[in-house]
Amino acid sequence: MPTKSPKKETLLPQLLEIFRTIGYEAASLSKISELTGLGKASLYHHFPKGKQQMVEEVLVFVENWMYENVFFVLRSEDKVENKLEKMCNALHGLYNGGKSACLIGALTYSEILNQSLSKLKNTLEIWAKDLEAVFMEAGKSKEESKDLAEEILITIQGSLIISKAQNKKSVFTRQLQKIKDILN
Amino acid sequence: MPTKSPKKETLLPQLLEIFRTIGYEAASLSKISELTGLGKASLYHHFPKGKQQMVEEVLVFVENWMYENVFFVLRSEDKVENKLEKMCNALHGLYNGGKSACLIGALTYSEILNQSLSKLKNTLEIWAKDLEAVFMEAGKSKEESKDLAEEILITIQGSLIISKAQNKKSVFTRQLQKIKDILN
DNA sequence: GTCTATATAATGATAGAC
DNA sequence: GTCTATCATTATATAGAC
Repeated sequence: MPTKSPKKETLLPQLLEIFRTIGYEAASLSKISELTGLGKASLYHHFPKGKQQMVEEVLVFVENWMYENVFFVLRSEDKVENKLEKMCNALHGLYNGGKSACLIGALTYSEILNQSLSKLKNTLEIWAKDLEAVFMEAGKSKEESKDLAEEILITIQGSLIISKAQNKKSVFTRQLQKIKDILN
Repeated sequence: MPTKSPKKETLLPQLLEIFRTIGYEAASLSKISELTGLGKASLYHHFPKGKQQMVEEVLVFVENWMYENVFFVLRSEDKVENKLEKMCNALHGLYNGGKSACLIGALTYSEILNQSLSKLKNTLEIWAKDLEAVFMEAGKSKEESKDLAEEILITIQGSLIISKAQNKKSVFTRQLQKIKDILN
């Protein structure tokens, strides 16, 4: 893995916050410039291909975050009861306890989707597979494991939307708690 | 209720389809013009305040649809076991069996949200209340009814997103079936 | 009610100085 | 690596003919 510039290390989380809050199209370069404190030309220095490159690198950033904080945990040698709890705690941080939206959701309702769809699909599928493995490790059947995994992804995405639409963070945190309790 | 012009009757479903597919900001007037077959000036004739008015009228259109096809059913004198099934069948139509997205989701990840948030929140709350009443009618406790209602909204929103992101309509239809089965 | 033509502002993007 | 200045393009929106 190539060493990233220190600037990008701070830039990518900022861009993630922008894209998942107002979406891809509404995030104009002027707005990005204003919110990051960097001039447009500076942004193009870091991302020569413009917005498209920004969102693609943010997707990689999120993908890496998922590997380090979710997939790593789900694949660890930890006790199976702890895995879901640790995943939920990580997600609580990623989504600011339900305050921040999910990039997947933000991009799903966007034109950019077609171009980045394969990476998105891939991350979701890995997540589903890893969750499925956890449930099988816990003694569930293959079918039930697959089902539970899918339901968890649905619940996370759905509760983030309802949470945001109703402006109630508790909707998200309550669902996280339910996920933690599945194996207890 | 004032009589709508016949033109708008065909225009609003088209606009709904556009907004929920590519989102609010990506739906430029040129694109709307192209997809509806109407010139920009004609669009401004029907919606003098432009895109903002379009999305607001689409929201009313969807709200009315929900009253006629979902809230009406949930409040009817029908047998309680049939209500969820009829709701799911209606939603299957609204979302083209998982192919089409949800306007709520599309607008939640958009800048326009702040202005239309109250109407959106309101519709979601009515939906939740009506569902809650159905479950209480079926003999569930107040607490469990509230919980089930919230879970249904979450599942619908979440499965639509996962369905679209993974390009698998079956994800949505499977969740609809589960909702139908709750009271069986 | 629809159109063509146009005004005006904002967009993504680049050149070149520092 | 950042900036100011600027470009072509596209955006929203309007005027006025039919």
